[in-house]
This record gives sequence, C-alpha cells and structure tokens, in this order.
Amino acid sequence: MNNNTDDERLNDFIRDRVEADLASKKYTSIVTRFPPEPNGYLHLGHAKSICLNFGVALENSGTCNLRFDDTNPVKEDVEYVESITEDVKWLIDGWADMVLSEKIYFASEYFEQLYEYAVQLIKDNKAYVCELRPEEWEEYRGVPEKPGKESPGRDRSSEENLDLFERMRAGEFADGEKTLRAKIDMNSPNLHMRDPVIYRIRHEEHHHAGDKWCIYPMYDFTHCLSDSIEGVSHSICTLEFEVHRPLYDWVLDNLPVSQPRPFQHEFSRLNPTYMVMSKRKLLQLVEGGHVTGWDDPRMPTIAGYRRRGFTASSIRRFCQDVGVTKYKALTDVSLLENSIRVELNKTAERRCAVLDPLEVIIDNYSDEVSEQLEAVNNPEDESAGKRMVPFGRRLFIERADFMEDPPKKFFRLGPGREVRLRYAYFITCQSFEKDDEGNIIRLRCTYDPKTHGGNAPDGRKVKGTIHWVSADHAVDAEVRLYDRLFTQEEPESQGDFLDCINPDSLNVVMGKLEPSLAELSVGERVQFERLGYFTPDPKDSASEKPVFNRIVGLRDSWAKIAKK
RNA sequence: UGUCCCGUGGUGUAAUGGUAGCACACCUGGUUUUGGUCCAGGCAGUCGGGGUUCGAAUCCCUGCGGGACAACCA
Repeated sequence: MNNNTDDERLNDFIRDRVEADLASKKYTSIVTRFPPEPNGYLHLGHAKSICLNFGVALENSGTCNLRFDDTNPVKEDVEYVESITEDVKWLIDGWADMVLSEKIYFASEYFEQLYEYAVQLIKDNKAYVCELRPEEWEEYRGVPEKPGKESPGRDRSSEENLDLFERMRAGEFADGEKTLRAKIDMNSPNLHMRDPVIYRIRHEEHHHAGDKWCIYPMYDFTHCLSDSIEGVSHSICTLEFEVHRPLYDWVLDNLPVSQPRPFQHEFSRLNPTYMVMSKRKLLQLVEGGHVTGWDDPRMPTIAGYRRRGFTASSIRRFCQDVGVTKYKALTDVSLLENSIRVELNKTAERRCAVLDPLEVIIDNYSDEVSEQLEAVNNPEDESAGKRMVPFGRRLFIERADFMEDPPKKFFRLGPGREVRLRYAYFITCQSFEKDDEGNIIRLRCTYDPKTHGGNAPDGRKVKGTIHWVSADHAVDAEVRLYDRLFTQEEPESQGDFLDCINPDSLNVVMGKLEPSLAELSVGERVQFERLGYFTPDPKDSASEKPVFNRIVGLRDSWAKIAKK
C-alpha cells in the first residue's frame, strides 16, 4: 500500500523519461540523489523529493545518494546534517533503505576536484577573475529585457587569471574582493548565463571541510559536477531551477566529464494548504517562538510529523497521492490527513479516554462492586484481541455527550434519555446538578443490569453509544490537541504570513484515560474511541506523567450536522 | 514589458491520436456497540478561438490565464 509495487505502478513524466533513457540505452543503470543543503530541517516538500528520488531508484534497481550540498559555510551547520540524515533514514526505512548509498556524500569533499575543474575552465579561457563589487555587477548584469555589459576582467589572459585564482585560494584577498566567473554570454536573455559567479571568497570555517578553504564554489558550478562525479543519471529538482538548466548543461559540456553525463529534470514543489514550506519561514517560526522548535508537532517538518505520531508510510502514501507534475499545484491538506487515518484505522488499537470530563453517578450501581468488562481492541483486526476495562459507580463521560436541552438529532445523553456506554451498560439520565454559576457538574443516572456488555435482551435499541472511563481507575494525562498552524489556506499569499497564525493551533487539556493507557510506550499509536488517534509525546511523556499528542482527529460528521 | 515553464471536476492527478478515469473533498442512502470504519449512489472537468485528422485533452497556430528568473544563497 505504501510501497511502489507492480499492482500500483507509478506513472509520471520523470519516470517516463527514466524508462525511455533506459530503453534507448542512454544509461545502463539509474542513479539519483537527494541533495539537501544542511541549513534547516527537512519538511514535507523534501519528503516528496525523497519519495521521488528514492522511488525512481528503487523501481529501477538503482541507487540514490544522500548528498549534502554544503557549499555555503555561513548558513550551514552540523546540527542540520544530523537531523537530515536521521529524517531521511526514518522516512525510507523498510521501503527504500536498500537503495540508499552506503556512504553519505558531501559536496564539500569534492572541493579539490572542483578547484581543478575551475582551473581547467580558466586554462580554456572559459572563466575569469572579476573584481566587480556586487553593487557594480548589478549594473553590468543588466535586466532580462536588456543585454548586459562585459566585466573589465573578462579579457584578461588565462595566465593572469590562473595566478589570480591561485592567490584567491591562498587567501590574499578579502571577502568580496574578487570572484571567479564563467565566461558565457552577457547578452543571454537568461540572466543565469550572463557570466555567473562560480567561486566567491569567504574567510569562513566550514562545518565539514574545516578551515582548509577560503574560496567556495557556487551551487551552479558544484551541483552538476557533483552529480557527474557520483555517476548520477537523473538529477531531479524543483521547478525554480529550470532557468538554471542551461548553466548545468554548459558546465558539463565544457569540461572533460565522464559520459554519459547526468541531466537535470524539474518538477513542481509541494504546496499544501494551511502551511508554509520555505526553510526561511520555518526558521522564522522557530526563532520567533511561535512554535517550540523544528520538531514541534505543528510544524510541517519530517521531525514534527514524526513527533506528532505520523508514520513514515503515511507520509510516503501522501507523496504518492500528490503525484509529480510541472503544474504549480495547491494540495489540500485533507489528503495528508486521509493517508494517516487510512493506515491507523487498520493498525491502531482502540482505547477509551475522556478529554473534557463530566462526572456521572450510577445511582443503582453498588458502591462495593467494581467489575471488569471486555472490550474489543480493534474492530478492523480480530487478531488484536480483547482487553478488560474496569467499571464502577462513578464515571467520567465527555461533557459534549450531554445536553440539557438536546435537539432531536442529538443521539447522546439528555434528561430522561437512554444511551449505551460502550462495552458496558445502557444508562438513563435521571437528573443533573449545577454549581452556583449554572455549570453542569454532575449527572445522576441509572443503569440496566440486564444490558451487561451493551446488549439489551429485550431487543430495544438506543441511538447513541458513548465512551467513558471509571473515575476510580482513571489515569490522568496531559493531552495536546493540535490544529492547523495557520488560519489561511495560503498563508504566504497575502501580507505577512505570521499574521494568520492560528491562535488555537495547540489546545492542552487534562484527560481521564482508561488504565491500560498508562503502559503505552513511545512509538505506539492508539485510537481514543470517537476522538482520534493519539501517541505519547516522545520528548515529554514519562510513565509517571504521561503526555499524549493527537495525531489526527476522527472524521466527525456530527460536527457538520451540529453546524447546520 | 525579455526568455522559459504550465493550464483536465472544488482540490490533486490519469488517459502517451481512439469510450475523459482515479483519489481527496462535498452531498444522499444503507450497515454499525465509535455520529469512526465499511457499502451503495450522487454532484462535478479538458481555459477561449481557429486548424490538421475518420477521430484531438493529446499535434499545429493564436489569444487568455498562472508561474519561474535579475544573491558573491541553494
């Protein structure tokens, strides 16, 4: 279901291309790569890319390299290298882990080779040292509608350029004083082809390469050559790199790289409703304290979803459902919610928990007795078996399951009404008590002993079945109810996205849980009947003080009726 | 007002010149000891205009609409 199997063959323009390239013998084996920059945590958009790159490799018995595109030391950090590695492995585990390259690659490990390639370009009179400042370059570069102007350094001899470039490496110049540019075409309508910078000076320690370098290659020069060095066949990236493709091709076509060389293919990035997906904005959320961190369960990061309780397979399923095209799409977040519900409905055991407790006294139930009742663990999976839950005279039910003056369509408790307590008895509400402020604080009910287990021997029906926990046995737990982080479908579309942060994205309540939930360990997911799917928070939950996250709520058709 | 890319139900995506299908969402009804699940059904689409063809979502032209690009970021 979550894997790409023969009965569910994936089909998209990239896979078509891969297939054609194999058929034409352009490549004999397929190598893809996932190339994150370690400057932030991975998010759902990266998940889509991971599923594509690893999926294509998997379907073609190829390999997929995890490579850090770490050419900008000022923005990058080992913290991100570690989180990204963990997230990738978690996401592909049990699915495509066998196609992951044995070693983890770093573009920074190619710096020496890249330098040699740059030297070759200079020797071939295809690159030159430029001393224009960024502000000056803006004028030289021109605008798309008008041609640019040639840099004064453009016609320098390659001997001189070689000397200058060596001295750049040796650290003779300050940051920004000089750059190495590819000599391409100042009249190109594509700005990226107007003599792009391929090396800049940064006297900065590198998180992976150490203090070896003070010049660093730019993305456009590094990426294609890294692909080539690794023997990548299909270099798959997002649409914004489309205009870079001519440069990708230029570099590989002007250097003696091995053949067949890689080619770049672009697809549109994931853009789900009620989320922001750019690393810059996610960083803003973290640094601005709007969330508790990159792994806050409300964040659209892989770490956030993992902590919240999503399974890797549900995220993969979502990425599969979303598809791969070049169309700038807006993906309904309900697709993601559906993928986790579908899975958890089959796999999660059922438990009872009351999150907004209202006390119920069963007046005709003896105070001395406390029996155990049998409950089904998962109606979707008989092999999950059964468990015993304690019942008593004093219970908690959900406050929302009682109405003082219920409308006709309300099938739950009201004065004089009878409902079924799941797996227990039919009860009838005889009266209710209020405090001085008029809040209902207690229900007084009677039960029908003949309905033990929830069946009426006389065949009478009740419309409603509600969940409950025994007050004397209940476990107290903090429960975190998450909602979407933004109130707008497209938080980035109008003005400041921070203005539409959902003030109710987190609702913390103290719940009453059935005793078996005290033993639930991290990584286990259960359904709280009639409420949703929950899991212990991996960071904050402790056996003496459990904390639960709501992964996703159940579909709630009553909420729709109630709205009308 | 440059170059490139993209337009299929509300949303996303298939159909690779031959019956426009699937999923999500929404709406009905049925089953149900979860107002969950499940089952049955429904709503709803090829951006416009020309052309090629026996036949066009698909190929061509054109118009319209949307997007990307002007870091010494990736």
